[in-house]
Amino acid sequence: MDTRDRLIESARELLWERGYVGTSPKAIQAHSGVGQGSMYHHFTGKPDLALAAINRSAEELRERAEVAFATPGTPFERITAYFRREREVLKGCPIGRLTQDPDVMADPELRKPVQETFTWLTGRLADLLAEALEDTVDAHATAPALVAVLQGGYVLARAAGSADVHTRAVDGALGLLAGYVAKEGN
Amino acid sequence: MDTRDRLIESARELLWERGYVGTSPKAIQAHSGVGQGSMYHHFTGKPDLALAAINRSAEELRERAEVAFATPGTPFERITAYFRREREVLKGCPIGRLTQDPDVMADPELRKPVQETFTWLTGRLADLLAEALEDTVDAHATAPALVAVLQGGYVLARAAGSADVHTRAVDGALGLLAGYVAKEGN
DNA sequence: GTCTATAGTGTGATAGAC
DNA sequence: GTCTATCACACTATAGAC
Repeated sequence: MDTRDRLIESARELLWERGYVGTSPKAIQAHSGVGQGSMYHHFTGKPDLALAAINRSAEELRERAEVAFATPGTPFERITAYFRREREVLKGCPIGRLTQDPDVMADPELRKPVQETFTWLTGRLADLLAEALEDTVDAHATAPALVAVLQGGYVLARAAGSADVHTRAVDGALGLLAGYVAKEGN
Repeated sequence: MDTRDRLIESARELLWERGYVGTSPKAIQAHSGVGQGSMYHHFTGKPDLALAAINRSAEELRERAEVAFATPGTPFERITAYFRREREVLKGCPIGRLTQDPDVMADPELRKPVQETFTWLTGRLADLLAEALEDTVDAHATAPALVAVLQGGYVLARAAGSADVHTRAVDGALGLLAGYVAKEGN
């Protein structure tokens, strides 16, 4: 891993743990072992490095989601696979947490990957739900509800200090969904 | 409103907008019009003032929830009233957002009101759900799922820059719930 | 109770040597 | 590419006068 990469990975880690406002260039340097001058050689400043880090995290989220969605089975089984996938619940969502960062939301460049990630994920899920539910219920409203369960589950888990609530929330959501799943042909 | 109160109200506002890490004592002083010395007379420091602000916000959240829950009607109607209640969606949840603040979660005193608020809300909702659903589905898992929809809805709305997604997520969740509501005796 | 002064540390970046 | 030096400003307080 070269210097540039180490900076991005450290930024990703710290952004995840402490957010944009809570992460200083100095902290990134200390975490990565890269010096001041070196960092400013590779990136114009904190926002530039953060953008690279956010983009990489967004890409990773998408890839991991696609892996779960590619599980063999019915659409409902593929949705379930995604929701039950392993997660670092207590650390929260590396993209979702940025939503609470005033400086990220205020900067269109930093905000864009966050916005696009959720638009993509919600759309992807809506398609699967449309297949799974076959008009028993509105996929266009159900998709954001499900994504919200995941994101809100992180909030509850962090508040409680335990991953259990996230699991329960997912169980609850899938439990509700189950009753609407088209019984045949999937 | 006296000086102490003005400080608490300003801290509440800024904590809501910028979080704990992103809010400086100086900013609170500027926002409230209270001087440096005055602030440190009334509070021992930033954590002390933040605690007062968080406690007040937590109390307010509870009171507002109880107002909605007290709506006349069936348990499902009371739950619906709570979920459809007016919200400053794009500002997010003043308590839920603290969950992403590393310094809040690291301080047991600051964290406690956050934890208790969600424990209370989830429990309250579980009781109403148990009445509304009458064992058609597990209220113990459904309650955190619903709270998560609310919290996650804020995340989606902020990411999208529009309150619509929050509304859709709530619609989706209530739509799923509707099919399980006990049809008589409520 | 409120004010001003002061202080030590951190932030985010620039400059220029190597 | 990487290093050290330096900078102007912000952060979070403390001290002591009024």
